[in-house]
Amino acid sequence: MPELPEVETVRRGLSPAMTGKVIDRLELRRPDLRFPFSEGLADMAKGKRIDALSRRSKYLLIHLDGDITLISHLGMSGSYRIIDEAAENTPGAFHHQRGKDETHDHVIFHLRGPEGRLRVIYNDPRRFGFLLLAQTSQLGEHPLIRDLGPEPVGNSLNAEYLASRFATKSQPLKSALLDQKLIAGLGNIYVCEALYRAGLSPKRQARTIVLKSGKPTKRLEDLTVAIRQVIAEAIEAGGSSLKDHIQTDGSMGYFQHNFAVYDRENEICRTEGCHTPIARLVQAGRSTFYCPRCQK
DNA sequence: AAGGGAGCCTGGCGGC
DNA sequence: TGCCGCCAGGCTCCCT
Repeated sequence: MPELPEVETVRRGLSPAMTGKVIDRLELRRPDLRFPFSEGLADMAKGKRIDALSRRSKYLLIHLDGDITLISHLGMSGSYRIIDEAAENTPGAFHHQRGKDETHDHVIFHLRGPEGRLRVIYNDPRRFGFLLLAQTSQLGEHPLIRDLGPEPVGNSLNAEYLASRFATKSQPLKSALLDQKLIAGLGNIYVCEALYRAGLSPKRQARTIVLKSGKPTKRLEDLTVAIRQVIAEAIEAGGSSLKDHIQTDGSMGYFQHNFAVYDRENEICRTEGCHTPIARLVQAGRSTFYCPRCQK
């Protein structure tokens, strides 16, 4: 599920329910996910108040009092859902999350607030996600955070920055944009979509789009705009719902209906008058979808 | 030393 | 219907 827009959607869904609540108990239902849970994680979280939820790249950051931040990564298949314990036994309560496979409920936040109790449950069949303990005051130096590139929707992403980072790269654009050290938060879907919007071939070497006589080329500007827009639009749409992923409130993100190329192999290009079938190729072990006619 | 490929896991889907 | 191989939104490690 989760590239930046999906994680941001999760954050927005969880924040109102979790902020200000106290963690009665952090239940870890197995010893590890991708990594073993941090030593003392459950004990450290117990009794702490949740001050805020933020996000950096694809990391969901749960800030607790006492200089503690829980770093949550959703891997490929992680999701959160909220169970309001008061509403749980009420006739006519939502049942949209029943049928979710509880086998893979690995972490349960038991929370308490003025309005009652709730559980926030982390489910992750493939267990590529993880949950780690960090010091809030040291987050910027954390090995997972330290080397990340700029957020795609922030002011720090601009054509000059991209040009400087691309200058020495012989990598294809597709691979370069997946590098989290270059731009934080892009994944396979939105890289494919951004390259389509910018009219750039995923196979083109990154160093071929650099500054020309000190100024960004149109290609570079187009790519910058495409990345910013596709991410902003996806966040606005509540992310993309693939497989069985649902948001924390049970609703679906709908950006997947706006995919121009991703997962559309052999379907017709959406560019007006193009009619070319979308092609698929494998780069660095990942599927790339693109229009061979529109993307050069 | 940058870049490609395998590996980590489970589940769903298409093909036979 | 059943089994098998392939594929999946991420990321790290190892090898070249």
